[in-house]
Amino acid sequence: MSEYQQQHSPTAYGQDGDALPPVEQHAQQYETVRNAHETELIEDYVELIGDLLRHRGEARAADIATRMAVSQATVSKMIRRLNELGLVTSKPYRSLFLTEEGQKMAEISRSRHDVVLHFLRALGVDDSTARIDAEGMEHHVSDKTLTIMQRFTEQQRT
Amino acid sequence: MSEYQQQHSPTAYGQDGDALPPVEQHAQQYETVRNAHETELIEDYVELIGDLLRHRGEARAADIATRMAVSQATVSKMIRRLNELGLVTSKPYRSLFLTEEGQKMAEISRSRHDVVLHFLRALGVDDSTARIDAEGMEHHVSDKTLTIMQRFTEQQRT
DNA sequence: GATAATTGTTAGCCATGGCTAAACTGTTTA
DNA sequence: TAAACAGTTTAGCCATGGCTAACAATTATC
Repeated sequence: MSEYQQQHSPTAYGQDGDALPPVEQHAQQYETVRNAHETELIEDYVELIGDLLRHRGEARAADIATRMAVSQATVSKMIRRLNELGLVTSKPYRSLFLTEEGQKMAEISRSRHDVVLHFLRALGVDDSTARIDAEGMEHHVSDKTLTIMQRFTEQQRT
Repeated sequence: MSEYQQQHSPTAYGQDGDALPPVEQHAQQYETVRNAHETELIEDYVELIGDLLRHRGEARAADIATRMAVSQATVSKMIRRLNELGLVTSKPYRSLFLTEEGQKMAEISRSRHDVVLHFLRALGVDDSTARIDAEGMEHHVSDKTLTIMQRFTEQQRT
């Protein structure tokens, strides 16, 4: 280990934005992000399927491919995974549907997405930028922060 | 194409948070996120190397492995990539250094990271949550939004 | 200076998430 | 009803980013 011993000076920490976080905390930050990445795509698919079902009544692989700007083959493969994960049910050549669990996930993702999106708009970000940023950010915002964002948005509204 | 024709009603859009975005816009959101993911890890490594150099005077592969909670083998492989990309220079068993370009990237990442982190704190998020969220969010916040965040943080400070 | 401990590299494995091309199914239409 | 077309699936490729295990080099310690 070539790093110096961490100094345990709790006061210095948090006031000096420049200091490196303690090793364990730093490691946890990166781990959290890596974990988020694993579920991120899954959630995006499930969320989109939920949205399509809600707005269109059906969710076809072709639509998902178009909306995600991805090949149909990729979608097909992904659907198999979602199936194995018990998130969607699919009969070949038919619309997809969400399982109980899939619906729950879609609901959570959607609401998280909405909170972030509305927050960004309340903050003064233009709609199209807010949409893009929200799509990327939503999976990395903790529940704590979400709550704060929601509060902020509501205050702004009054 | 099984989706209905998109209605072109600009007014409805942006008021109804429930509507699906137009196909092209929706596709662009996902594309932007995918692109961000490609550079994300690279930036994280470069940023961390920069931070280690600044705070410790040297950046060893072992430190990176510890701080990222990743195996040394993974770091070694990654460093080879960073080398090929012209972002770092490395002699075996010696500290890493950033190239011009690497320094530029580190600087940008760091400042983006700081803006997000300070913003979250200004918003009322506790330090440790803010750190975790910032790490995930930083790569998905557009310049426009960054500017707004920065302004917000400054206002809060007065 | 020999040996132990640390650090770094390499080889080779795996899962993920893209892709294209080709095959297959289902629907529409001539 | 047969052909054409749209939609879906499968096969097989690639890059990325993890991992472990084995080995190599450097540094520290006795």
